Amino acid sequence: MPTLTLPEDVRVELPEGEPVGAALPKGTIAARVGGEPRDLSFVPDDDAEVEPISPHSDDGLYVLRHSTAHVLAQAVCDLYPGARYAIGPATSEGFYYDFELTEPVHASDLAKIDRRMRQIVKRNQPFVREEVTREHAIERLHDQPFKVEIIEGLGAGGDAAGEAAEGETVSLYSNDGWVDLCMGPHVPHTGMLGAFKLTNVAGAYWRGDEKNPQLTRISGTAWATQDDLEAYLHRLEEAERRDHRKLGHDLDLFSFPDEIGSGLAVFHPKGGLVRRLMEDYSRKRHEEAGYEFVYTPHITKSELFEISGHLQWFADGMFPPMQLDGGQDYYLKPMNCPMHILIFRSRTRSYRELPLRLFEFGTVYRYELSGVVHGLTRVRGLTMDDAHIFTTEDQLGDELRSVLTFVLDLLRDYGLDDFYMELSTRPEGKAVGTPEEWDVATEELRRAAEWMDVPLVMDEGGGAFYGPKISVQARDAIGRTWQMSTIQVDFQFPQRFELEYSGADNARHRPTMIHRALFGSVERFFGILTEHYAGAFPLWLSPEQLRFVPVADRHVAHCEEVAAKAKAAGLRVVVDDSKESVGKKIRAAQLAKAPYTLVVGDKELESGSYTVRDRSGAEHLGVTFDSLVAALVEEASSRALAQSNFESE
RNA sequence: GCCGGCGUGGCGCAGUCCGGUAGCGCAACCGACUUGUAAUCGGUAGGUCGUCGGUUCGAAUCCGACCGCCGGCUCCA
Repeated sequence: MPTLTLPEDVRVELPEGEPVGAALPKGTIAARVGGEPRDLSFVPDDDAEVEPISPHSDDGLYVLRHSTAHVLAQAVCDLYPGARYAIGPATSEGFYYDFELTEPVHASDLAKIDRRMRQIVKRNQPFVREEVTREHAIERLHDQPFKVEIIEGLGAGGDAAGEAAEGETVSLYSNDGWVDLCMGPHVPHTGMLGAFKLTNVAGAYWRGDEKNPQLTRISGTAWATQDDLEAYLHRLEEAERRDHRKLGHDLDLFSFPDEIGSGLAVFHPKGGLVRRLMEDYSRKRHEEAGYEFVYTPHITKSELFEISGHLQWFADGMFPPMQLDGGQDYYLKPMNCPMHILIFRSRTRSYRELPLRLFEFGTVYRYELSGVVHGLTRVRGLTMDDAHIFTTEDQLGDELRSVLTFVLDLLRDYGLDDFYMELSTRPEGKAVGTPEEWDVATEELRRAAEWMDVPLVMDEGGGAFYGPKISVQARDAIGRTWQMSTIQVDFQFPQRFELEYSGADNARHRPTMIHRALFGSVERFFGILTEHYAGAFPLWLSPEQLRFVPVADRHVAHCEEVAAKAKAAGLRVVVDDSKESVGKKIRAAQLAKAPYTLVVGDKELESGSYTVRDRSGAEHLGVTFDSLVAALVEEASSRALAQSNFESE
């Protein structure tokens, strides 16, 4: 009789042949037995440590979602005879299953599939596990070529799921006769599912390779409870409400005229103002941090990118060349680095000049595939807040630490404060330079990163072709992470461009380069901040800071008078002199996300004090104009995220 | 680039399946009202229905190509 050890050292005797589920609390959907995830129907043949898996845990959600994926596939097979099913994993928010179908499925068909799934759930079909030989599994799934391919792959290399080596068995799961190859575990029966929703149908390549046939991916989300599901759907709505593409239009910030082309943004006056404020503050900070500002052209002869290697590695990602001057090819630049390098190389450099930090808001053009262009976050014309730092070998470590500190400080000033870092290493088969150089560069980056008080995760093989990088990931107001800044160490370009400086020893040395960008792309950063703030920019970035709403025409003059004073104090003010009702003007101010609104009528003219309405709709009574202006000036200059507290009389 | 969906005045939508020369709300403009913290009332103007081509007596509607957008996949120096 095996003895099970449950958490907190609870010991349970399990009668011979009984499944682990018999010993576990109600509501458990699977278990870890000796660390291995198992079905509740698993029968241990020996003593084991057993950990129940609750649907609320990460493990449990995985089981739930994966089981829901099976039900999805079963429903699709019922409704679309001849459907072939490929893979159907759980994801961080739900699940999907990829199919090859004889007829297209549309989003409008999801309701029908959903209904079928719920019928299956209602029937409480048990998930039955069988261990079978590979040959038997292939026989059972002979009309499912994707499954057969997976099984054969398992036998050959065992690399896919890592379970079955030569001669070993694989596991099948079936419910109501519908069979799938699967490692499990699953919930005991379909009746334990239900808090799910199909969300999307899209194309996806078999095994993620664009050379393979494209399958139909049906995806959905699933949660432990209906409340969790609704909370998730609510988060999606919140993300939609914050979508910078919608806010960009509603707040009149930017647009993408069709006539200009896909992925090429124009910034309107209000968006232009926000962008300029972002850039101006960045310039100021860079200036203080010892960066020198340069300007470089947008086009160049091909030679430059032949030397850099970009044409060899990224020609597909560049706009095709213009042919000029008797066959000379000119390219729009996809990167600024080679141009900054030429500035370094324009004369003999001394070690006394290093570190030399060259900064530019450099606009570059990249031919992104039409299907990936997305709002401001993935564009074809973008402006990098790009700098290249030339250092001696000795200076590299210090400089990296100071760059990282600078980067995080500055991001915090823009309102992002929840970070982690990722260290991306050498991309196999797509890298230049010796492994030794890569090791040195990677090690320098790692040491600098570990010196920071921010979590670090590895991204093996994610580096650029010329060097490893640290990227700073930031979480926004609703918990999504965005890759922000990148910092790369590069020994390659200095060699390719034969960069040198004269050392204290009067000999020539090769500098090391650091490539770094904080925003990455100004456009993208703009989009991310717009979503982070849901369009309600903090006062210092807000295109409008104070709005006056005169009650009647006779109050307009007074509004303009005090507005002029606020303006003189450096505030951005708007007087709404439209001939609308007060209610309508308040509403307009609210929709424009005006940070502060003053309604000015007879009362204010008489008393000289005001009621300040903030974006939340809260009203602050009895504020004098001078204290209001002082508070707003203070709030704007501190880049505070919190709103001003007004002193009342 | 690939799969699927979509494209009607500035915006949100109806009309498309079952061809017969465009309609609603908001916004804009004009007028009346002179208003107290999220929409006052009335009127006016604005669209060759993404573009080009085809079918038809006739195309927003059917077919094709292209452009653009949306959701994924792949990619992201």
